[in-house]
Amino acid sequence: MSQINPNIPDCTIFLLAKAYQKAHGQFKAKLRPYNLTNLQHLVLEGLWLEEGVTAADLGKLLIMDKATISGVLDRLLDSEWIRKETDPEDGRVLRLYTTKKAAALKEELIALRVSANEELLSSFSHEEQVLFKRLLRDLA
Amino acid sequence: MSQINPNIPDCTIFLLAKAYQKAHGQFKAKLRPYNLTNLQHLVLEGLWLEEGVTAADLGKLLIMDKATISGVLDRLLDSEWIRKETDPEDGRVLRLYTTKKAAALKEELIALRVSANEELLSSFSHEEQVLFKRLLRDLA
DNA sequence: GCGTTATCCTTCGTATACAAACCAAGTTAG
DNA sequence: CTAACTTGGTTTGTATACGAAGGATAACGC
Repeated sequence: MSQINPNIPDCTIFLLAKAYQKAHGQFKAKLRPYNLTNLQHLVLEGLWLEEGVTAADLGKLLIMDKATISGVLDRLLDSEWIRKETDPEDGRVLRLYTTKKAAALKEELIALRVSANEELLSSFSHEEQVLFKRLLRDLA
Repeated sequence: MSQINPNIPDCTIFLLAKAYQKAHGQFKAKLRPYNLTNLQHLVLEGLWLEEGVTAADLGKLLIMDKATISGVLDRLLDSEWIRKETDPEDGRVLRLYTTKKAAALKEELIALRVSANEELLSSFSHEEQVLFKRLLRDLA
C-alpha cells in the first residue's frame, strides 16, 4: 500500500478511504481460499449472531443498503452458504439461515477475522488500538 | 447512518468500513451539485498539485488502481474537467491537465473538501482530531 | 371491503475497486 | 539487431455501493 504522499492535503476523508482500502484488501486476501468476499463473510457473521433474521434487519445490523444486500444474499445462496425462507406470517419477509457448509467453517472463519484485525493493528500499541476503535465508533 | 449495534463484534475492519462509508457519503452529497464524484474530485485535487502529471504517477499519488483511474479519467474527460495529452517523448505516457472549467471552480471545490472534513470531525475535540489523523496515517 | 399507505425486497443504472488479460511502446541483453 | 522483458494504459469480468423505480404483500381507515 506504500506510504501516503505528504503533498496530499491533510484530508481525513482521503486517509480514511486509504485505511479502509488497506484493511479491506488484507482481509480479502485471507478470504480468497474460501471463495468468500468481505461482505459475504460479514453477512455470515451477522447470521451466526442471529439465525432467522430478516433481510431488512440484517441490513440494519450491518449498515448495508438493501439494494446491496440483495445481491450479496443471492451469491451466498448460489454458493450454498445460506438458506432463504419466506416468513409464513408475512409473505414479504425473507428469513435467513446458514447452512451446514457454513457451520463446518464457522470457528475457522471467525478466527480468520480476529487475526485479520490483529494484523491490521499490529503496528499500534495496545492503548492506540483501544483509542483508535473508540474514535471510529464515535465517528459513526 | 445510525449507530453501530453493540452485538457486532469488536471488529476494526467493520468500524473502518462504516466510518469510510459515512465520510464518503457526506462528501458525495456535497459534490452532487457539481456532477462530480468523490474520486473525480480527488483526481482534480491531484492535478492541481501537479499539472501535467502522468496517469501512472497520479495513480501512485492517490493510491488508485490503474484500472480504476482509467475509468475516472474517461469520465472527467467527457465532462471536460481535464485534458489528456500523449507525451511526445514516450508514446505510452499520458499527461493530464485541468481545463478552464476546472480552474473556475478550483477555490470553491477545495473549500468544499475542507468543510466536508470539518463536518466529519466536528464531534471530536481538537486533540482527538489530530490523534485520529495520526493513527490513520500510521495505519497506511 | 376496498382503496390508500407503508413495508420488504428486487431490479436498474452509474460509479467505484481490482485481478487478469491484453496491446502498444520502450529498454535491454546477448 | 532481435528476442525477451518491462512499463503505461485499456478492457473485461466480478463484486460492492446506493439512488430510484417497481412489484408483491400487509395494514389501515372509513
